[in-house]
Amino acid sequence: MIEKKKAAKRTRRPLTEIRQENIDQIVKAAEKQFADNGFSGTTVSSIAEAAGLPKPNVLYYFKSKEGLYRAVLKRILELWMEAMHDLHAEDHPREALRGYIVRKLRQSRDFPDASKIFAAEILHGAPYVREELEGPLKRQFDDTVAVFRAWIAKGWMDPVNPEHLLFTLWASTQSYADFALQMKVLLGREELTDDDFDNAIELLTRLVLKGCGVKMV
Amino acid sequence: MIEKKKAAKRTRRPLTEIRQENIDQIVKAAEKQFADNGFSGTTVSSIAEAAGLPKPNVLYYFKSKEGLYRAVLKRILELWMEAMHDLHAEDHPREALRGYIVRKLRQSRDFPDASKIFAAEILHGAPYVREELEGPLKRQFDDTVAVFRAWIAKGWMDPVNPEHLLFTLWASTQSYADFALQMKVLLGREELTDDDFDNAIELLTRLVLKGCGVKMV
DNA sequence: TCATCTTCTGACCGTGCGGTCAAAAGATGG
DNA sequence: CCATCTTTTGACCGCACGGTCAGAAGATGA
Repeated sequence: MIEKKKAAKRTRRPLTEIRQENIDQIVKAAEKQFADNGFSGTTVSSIAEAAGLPKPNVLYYFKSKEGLYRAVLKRILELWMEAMHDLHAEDHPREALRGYIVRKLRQSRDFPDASKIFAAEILHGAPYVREELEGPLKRQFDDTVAVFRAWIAKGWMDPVNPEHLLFTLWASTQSYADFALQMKVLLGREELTDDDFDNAIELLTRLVLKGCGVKMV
Repeated sequence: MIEKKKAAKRTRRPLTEIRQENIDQIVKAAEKQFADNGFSGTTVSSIAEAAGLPKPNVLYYFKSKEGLYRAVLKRILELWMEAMHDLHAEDHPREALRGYIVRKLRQSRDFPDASKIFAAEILHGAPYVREELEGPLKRQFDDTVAVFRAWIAKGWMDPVNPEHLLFTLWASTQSYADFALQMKVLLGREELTDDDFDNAIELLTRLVLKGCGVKMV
């Protein structure tokens, strides 16, 4: 890894490329470190080491540890809200809800660090994302709740509490990232398998669709 | 608060009582601090201050910050496993599952700090509770899964995946502690109300019972 | 009352942290 | 090639943290 870096440095590279690559490396390393050790438990040195750079170089691109954390959080929030799109009142909940569960679970599997950082942030009082919660995320939330209400009005699902339904969807899907370690230990696995995720999809869609009185066909 | 402590010190009190009270104060303060700021984000001084004692006094009762954290974790794990009792194969899932959901939600409401500390611990790789996960908790887990299997065998519920059902129960109930802040913001509340918890009970029991094909009567 | 416990506390210490700086090394554009 | 950018780096700083210690204060039991 170090050799690769050294080699890369020997060849002439344009500044823009260097900058982009370094920033990417740093953010990637930071995401891992923050997910594993939390904000306070992470040191700038450890991020620098994981990124293959000296510490002052990291501080050169991001003025402070907090600045770097905020940058990481921003990326995560965008990712987080993406999955909530594509729930529309015109679609039938039978396919829409299943699709939502699949996407959310895939996110938990593919980007567990993002989920963990977000969870820890909320857990500890959301000191850095309060505004985003109250602004964009609340709008997304209200919109999605409205879609559920529309489905209920159309008789496509039973009159369940839409807010808590969404909370439950989030909690049960995100836990496959946040609590993956616990699941692995209790299932006696080294890693969660594709089968585990398929089982999760099946169980969750079943609970939600049957539980909300949506015909499963 | 300080005045109260001073006054208490003036009156003669037996050592055993002093010891017990101080330890209780410290553990209580530590639980709050660890839940709010995580292990690394918590300082011994802040715990001491919250407990109304000088820092060395805290270290006098608990040799180290880690020792104090372990003591707090131990209490939490016991609490955590308590709620899993009282699921028996002879009981009908209709009442048993509802009772379980109610207990778990009550725990999230009454002891949110415990839940948060546990969640953060798992999130960050369970460095201090790995053994407990692999030992006592896994046994509890296997027993509970066996109860679900027994219910399925008796035809009292559909053949759903019992492991993932339990994961979902945990995730959705615990999130009312771990993500309470997010819920408050999105619901536009200052605090979660009794009604909110009633709605959660209703929705969760509905999803689980209907979803698993248990007659709700 | 007195000897001997336990509890309490101010002062202190070493370490590791986030962050700075100045100067070297490299890239750029004419 | 050269003047002027940006990037890289070792050395350094102040500070807050976890933890120690010696001795004061208080409790105990005979």
